[in-house]
Amino acid sequence: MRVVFMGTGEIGAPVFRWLLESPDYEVVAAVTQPDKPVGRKQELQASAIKRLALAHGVPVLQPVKMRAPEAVAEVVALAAEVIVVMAYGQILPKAVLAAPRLACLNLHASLLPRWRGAAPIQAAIEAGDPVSGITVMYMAEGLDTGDILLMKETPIGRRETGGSLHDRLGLVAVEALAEALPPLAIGVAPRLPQDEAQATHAAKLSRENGRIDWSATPAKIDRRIRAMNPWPAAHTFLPTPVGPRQMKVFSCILHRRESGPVGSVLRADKRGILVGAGRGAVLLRDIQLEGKKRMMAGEFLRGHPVTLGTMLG
RNA sequence: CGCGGGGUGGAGCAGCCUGGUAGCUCGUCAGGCUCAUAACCUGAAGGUCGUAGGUUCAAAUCCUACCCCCGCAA
Repeated sequence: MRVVFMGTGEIGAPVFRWLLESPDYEVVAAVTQPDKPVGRKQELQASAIKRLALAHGVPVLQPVKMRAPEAVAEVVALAAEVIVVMAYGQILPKAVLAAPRLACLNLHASLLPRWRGAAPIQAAIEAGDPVSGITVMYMAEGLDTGDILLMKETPIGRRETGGSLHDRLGLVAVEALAEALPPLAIGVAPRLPQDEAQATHAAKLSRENGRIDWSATPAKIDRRIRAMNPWPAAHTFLPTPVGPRQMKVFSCILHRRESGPVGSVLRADKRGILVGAGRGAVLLRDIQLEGKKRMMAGEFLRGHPVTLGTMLG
């Protein structure tokens, strides 16, 4: 089966690798976002997908705008039977959706119609969902509104982080696609419309999404910290002699039975930094002050004493 | 040339501006206290102060170049 894979994000790598190595599928091309300047040195870096494609000798297309007629023409010329899209990062024009003989499938990291949009993984953790998963859908013009072919679930653990769920969903996506393609090939794949009434939206993350609201409950703060770990990372501000400095928080422990003024440091020792929250407190464990390395709070305190009563925020 | 912070015994930091015997909080090792301990007391080991030059009687500290780490922004 002739397959074109379209993707940019790391999460699509396992699926792409599986397609490349599977004898049943012939990956005729990979479409990914143009190389972008990355890091402090602004060096151009190819996406994980592009690197994989090159390593397997698969042609790579990197249109700046998928909507451009030339870009569309190139994709159509590939004469794919199936286009598989995962974390590509561009809206596909109708002509591309209609290009493959069988279907243009999208793998989305949530159980649709819940968490349509750019940041479904973080949204599911922050909302406290007990389960997440991968949805394989027939792409439509709307944002993640296409009919569903199948879904593959995975539970969200008590200590789940955005990073751990991201990595696991990348693997679940392989199983999902492996189950979805055979029936599609012989024309017996299911096709269920989404229930619009149940749809929720997970907007693209901004830095402000990671700001810790100390008046929230410990459970809610913990969910935000886990959801944003490792990126964009939950953060707060620590007053220092040279002004407030941003402090990222990667993990914490709930202390529901202790409490104190919201946002104030109740205790600071080798176990961590205990901060008052709404109806309880949280013990900050894995932290990183702006400009410094990430470290355990106990270690951090040796070189950066924090006096009791310090107000974070 | 995108902006900024930093590299000091095993860890995290101070000292640098105002050159002159390298300090703090931990960890490690030895001993003590204790029913016991991640607690406490006593003592010890451990550092070419990122690298290479330069200025100076003297450089962690001043100057120059380079390497590496981190935050922001993308």
